[in-house]
Amino acid sequence: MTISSRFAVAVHILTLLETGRGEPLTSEYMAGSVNTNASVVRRILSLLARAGLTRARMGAGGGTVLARAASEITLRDVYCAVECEGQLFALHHEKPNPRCPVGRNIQAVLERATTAAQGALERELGERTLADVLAEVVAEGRESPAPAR
Amino acid sequence: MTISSRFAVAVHILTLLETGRGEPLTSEYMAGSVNTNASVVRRILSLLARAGLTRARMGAGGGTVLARAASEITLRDVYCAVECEGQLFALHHEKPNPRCPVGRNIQAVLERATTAAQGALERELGERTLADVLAEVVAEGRESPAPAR
DNA sequence: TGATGTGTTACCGTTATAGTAACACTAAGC
DNA sequence: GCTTAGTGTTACTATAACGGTAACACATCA
Repeated sequence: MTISSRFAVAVHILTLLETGRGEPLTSEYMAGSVNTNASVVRRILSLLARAGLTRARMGAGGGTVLARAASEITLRDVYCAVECEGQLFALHHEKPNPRCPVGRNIQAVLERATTAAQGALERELGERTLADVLAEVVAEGRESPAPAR
Repeated sequence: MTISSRFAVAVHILTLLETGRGEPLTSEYMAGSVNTNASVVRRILSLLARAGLTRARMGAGGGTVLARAASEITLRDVYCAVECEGQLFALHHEKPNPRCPVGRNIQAVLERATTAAQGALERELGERTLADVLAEVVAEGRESPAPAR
């Protein structure tokens, strides 16, 4: 299976906030860029706020801003904020047969292996910050500019 | 979301085959250790065979054997065999707004980042072979032996 | 020829997800 | 104070993936 698109949307949202340079952006506006519903954006913003990555101001003129500098937020932070479950790999649905030597011990071994793999993934995500992402977005924009209209 | 338990079951199955030392094991037998239905095992065996990791002999007295030495099969091979879709991370469901500078370019940037992360995960899985897994299972068994009955 | 076992298909219930709408609550500005 | 513009949260729906289950055609051995 795949990691939900929440991660992609979260990075998208945070990048937008970064371009906002401190002015709060509304979920409605961001939904326009992500091309989805404002509620979906707010649902993800709720996770990001809970993780301390964003801060919202309620009421008229309100919106959301980054809670820390973009260079201090890694993609790992984002990943952990929106894919909360902790374990990337599922083990067996039913406990394996304890009377089989393999069944009795395989899960402990699998747990070590999958934890290591997940750690490698998170380490890699930790190498990239939101600032890097925005820089790449800008660079990408220079190579393939807006379509003429 | 999480990676399906197919991976865990596949590693379990292959470890069983490894202990079989060349004699074919039946899906019924393996299902007993995994604690699931024989059809589930056969479904996964089908993926493993397609990836060239196992070979089956049909008919009475048949069953499945490893197609190569356990030391020549890494967890990455297993992962790629059963999680075929290729892309671990989902991107946006709907294409982002092309009239937004971020929306227009974020997917290319995300694709690079997620591909790197998935690569790190697969690299880590590639460090461990089925032979390692069996060795760890055996070692684990020495530390927590079978429950007295 | 019968027994055993694979490979595949179909179906079902469960779960996660994303989209959508609704509503209580909050804050700003006139 | 009232209105307007937002957030935060909940509920509902449709869709898709998954695992469990059963069934059946086909292959092979004795």
